[in-house]
Amino acid sequence: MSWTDERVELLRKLWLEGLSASQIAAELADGLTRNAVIGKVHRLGLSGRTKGAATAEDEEPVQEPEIAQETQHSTQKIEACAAPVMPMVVGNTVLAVAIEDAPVEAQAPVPEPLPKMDVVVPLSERVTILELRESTCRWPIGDPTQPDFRFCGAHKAPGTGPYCTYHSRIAYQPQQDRRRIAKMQQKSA
DNA sequence: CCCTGATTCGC
DNA sequence: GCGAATCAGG
Repeated sequence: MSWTDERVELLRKLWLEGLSASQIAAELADGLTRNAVIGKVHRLGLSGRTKGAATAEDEEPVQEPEIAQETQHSTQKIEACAAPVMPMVVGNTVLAVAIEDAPVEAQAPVPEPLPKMDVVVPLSERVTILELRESTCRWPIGDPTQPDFRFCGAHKAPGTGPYCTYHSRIAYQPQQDRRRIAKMQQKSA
């Protein structure tokens, strides 16, 4: 795809909002890289982005109160979690299956040493969509419409696509693994 | 090592 | 015009 007016407009907006090039690249999707974004930003003459640079002389010495900043953050996170999640579900059969499974896996409160087979990702290790990195597992955990929706977040192993070793294994053998998980749950129940 | 934007240059 | 590769830096 190329730089349509729409995409350029979105790029301009997000850039001026202060999103990083890689964040914008992810937002525009389509395999766009941050390099592409940065290149475009330069060609558009948008580089050198600074807060209120236009009226640079009288800078804003007053910092936003911390509380206000936190509120802002929360709002951003909620929006970010709600919106971009759906395409992942629609565009990928594996993900759709995963989301069906995720709530079941997530509710298993396994406190003891996990068998490697278990798909329980500790709450503290899970990440929001904003915390996803190129190198982290994108396996969804929970209900995408809920605020506590998270991704696995584990470090990706080489050759596992968007997922970590364990999740990619399941992703590539969904039928087999779902049966196996069902058995394990029967046993433990 | 993670990340950031800036720059170059072949396409 | 585009963006991968590279650079310089936090």
